Amino acid sequence: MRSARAIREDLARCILHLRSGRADCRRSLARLMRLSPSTAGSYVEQLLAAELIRETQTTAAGRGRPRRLLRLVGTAGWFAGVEFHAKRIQVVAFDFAGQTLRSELAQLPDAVTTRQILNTIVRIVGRFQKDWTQPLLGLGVGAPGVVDPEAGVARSYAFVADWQEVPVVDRLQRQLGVPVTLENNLRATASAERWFGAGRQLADFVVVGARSGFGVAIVLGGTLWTGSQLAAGEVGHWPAGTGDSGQLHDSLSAPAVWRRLSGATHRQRPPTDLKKQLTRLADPGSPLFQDVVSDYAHFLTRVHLLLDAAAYLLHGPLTALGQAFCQAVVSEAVRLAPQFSHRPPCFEPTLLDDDAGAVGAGCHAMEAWQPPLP
Amino acid sequence: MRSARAIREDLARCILHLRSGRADCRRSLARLMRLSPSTAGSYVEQLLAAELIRETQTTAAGRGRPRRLLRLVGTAGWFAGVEFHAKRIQVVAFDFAGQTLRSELAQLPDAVTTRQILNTIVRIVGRFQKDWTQPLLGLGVGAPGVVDPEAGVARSYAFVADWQEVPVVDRLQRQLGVPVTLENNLRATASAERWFGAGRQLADFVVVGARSGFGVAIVLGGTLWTGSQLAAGEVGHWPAGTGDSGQLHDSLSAPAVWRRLSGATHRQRPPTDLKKQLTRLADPGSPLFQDVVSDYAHFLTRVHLLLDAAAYLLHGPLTALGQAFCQAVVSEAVRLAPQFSHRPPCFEPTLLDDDAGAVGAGCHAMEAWQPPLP
DNA sequence: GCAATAAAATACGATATTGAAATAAATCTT
DNA sequence: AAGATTTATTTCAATATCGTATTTTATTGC
Repeated sequence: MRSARAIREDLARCILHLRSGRADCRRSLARLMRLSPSTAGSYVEQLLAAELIRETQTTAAGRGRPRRLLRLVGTAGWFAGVEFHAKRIQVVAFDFAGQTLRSELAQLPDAVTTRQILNTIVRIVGRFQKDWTQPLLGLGVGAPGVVDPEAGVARSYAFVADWQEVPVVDRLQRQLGVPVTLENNLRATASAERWFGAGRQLADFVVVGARSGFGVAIVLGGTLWTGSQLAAGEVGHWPAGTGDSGQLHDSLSAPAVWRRLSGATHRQRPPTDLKKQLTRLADPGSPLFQDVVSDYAHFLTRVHLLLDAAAYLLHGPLTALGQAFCQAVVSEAVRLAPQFSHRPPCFEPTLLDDDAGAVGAGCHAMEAWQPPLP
Repeated sequence: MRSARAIREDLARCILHLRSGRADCRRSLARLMRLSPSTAGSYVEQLLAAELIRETQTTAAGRGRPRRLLRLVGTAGWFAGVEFHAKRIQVVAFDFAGQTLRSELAQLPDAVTTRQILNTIVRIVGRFQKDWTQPLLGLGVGAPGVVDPEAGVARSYAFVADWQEVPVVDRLQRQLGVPVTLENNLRATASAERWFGAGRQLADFVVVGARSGFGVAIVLGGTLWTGSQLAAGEVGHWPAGTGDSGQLHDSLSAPAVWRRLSGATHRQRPPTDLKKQLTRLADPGSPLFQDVVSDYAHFLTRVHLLLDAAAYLLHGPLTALGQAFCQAVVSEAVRLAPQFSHRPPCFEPTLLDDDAGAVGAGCHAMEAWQPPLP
């Protein structure tokens, strides 16, 4: 006999492999999970009986017996993902098969409190719940600042006054009655890339998040690296030069880049349509633009020499600067480290939307899901 | 039934857990490997029957029934580890229980060839083999330069002319008749730390290797990170400042630090007793020393902000500068990134000897070992 | 149209692992 | 000192997974 827990975990892994598309029939499932064909068959049978998957047509590709393709049943339920920062909150919903159902953006009031944030999450997700008959299978939260995913506690976030040691998972689990997962919002974004973006093909990549701050999220060998003190990727505090001349936050974050390109002073607030403004300001010829490129290249060079990841994916308003910006950065990086010329680092703007953080948070709920006990 | 392969892997894992000391009886083995007590018992029985482990006294510690302590049988065989660079070759041997048996250092001739290196390995290991009746269970090689562990091929190394695409594993396996593993030498050092050094308690740490070059090896979540192109940790090529002013190799490698502290010119060769010379030159008060500390602090700050590893272990001649150097670097890092003050990064000289690379290479052979089929 | 080939799925006996309960061997309590 | 408590190990029937062989279902070649 084998433990019911272990079998349940295996069934959940089957679902994840099928959802990712890496497996699509009994045989590929067996190969991927190192199971015998018979076991894979028996698992599929159980999942079919539970109506979590369905057999679609048998597609003949090549010679032998065609595969009996397996697909997740979208209507088996749905997952919710939430991401927020001090100003706004983003909620998304996608079904069991990974199809997006809905995406909603809500503004938060000035001087928002922890209580208000959690209540808003409950309210919006609750509204979604009312609109569907299918069950909510899990909620993922992507919170800014320092986050302890294992404990389910958000440790701190500077821009919401009382956001300290918030037991997000406990609280929301109790109110919504579904499993809740918690991650840092940038790391959640990395999970979105892994499931729905460029990360589908990549075992290791780095998300470069240039928003109001500057940070990265690291995925190595398919697993998200959070750091031994939950502080991995805090590169915004890197010293900018060799001296004590400031941090990368001050030169590479989205507002900072806007200021540098537009010539605005430190007092001026970045505009609300930052992306549009940046598109306008993108001029590969200008020395201001070249300066930004150079700083990004220094950063990319260092990170790539250290980690040697397969890709670096730019997120945030700076994606508006387009591929031209990323290519310029790569060229400059190759100049800084000539050994890259053989195979230049892959640095590209993300193909995901602005709700990537919320989607990624939902992905964590999806990864944590397990089939109901029989 | 379960596959014979899977069982063999499980038995090998049992051995690894017992050798590491993380498990020392049937029950702790079961807990660590997520097995039922009965299965752990049956595995132990098999290993006892194969005379790979032995039951020592039953030590009562605390309340209940005392554990029946299990120990590896040292005489079951031994592992060899080799590490080399252009000038010298280091060979170590340790027994099945992890006890060092022998360590040998041999100089290589000027303009050494690939052929000579491989022959020297075979000769020394062959000599070891003659001296013992116990069987050689595996050989691990730590090679400099770019190394492909999976393929068992060393790709390139600048300081041995014909060291290009060398099928090290194939070649040595054929000549010695035992399983051979291959890794980069600095990454091998990290494995030595994991098994015999500070890494025993740490799931993630970084080895900072300051020798003739400057590089790091990264262990995250207990696994060595080699990079998507086998080039992780090549931080010696980091630009030193914001401009195009040289690389870290030129300022942080052991010869470079010696030059900076001694005032020697670039033409002067570093002395052979570099360690002794550095000990003499270590003067925390001098501005030259402070300069080096500052450069190391900038490096440590950046890496720690990015990776948030639990420890950074200094290897190479610079360990002669002692704890004082490391503490000075940490202080300066805290000044650069004040948020570290809460919990400063742990940056310390290694406690391992100079043969750490060879030991680590042997560790890879040890990790790859599997019990003989019954 | 019919054998040959190839790949996927299924059937079935063999067995390794499991959970639950029993047993063992120590300390702690009263 | 006897029983309660605690932890480790062993026993044993139940069964989930495995390997091998077989069956199914397509394409390909002649």
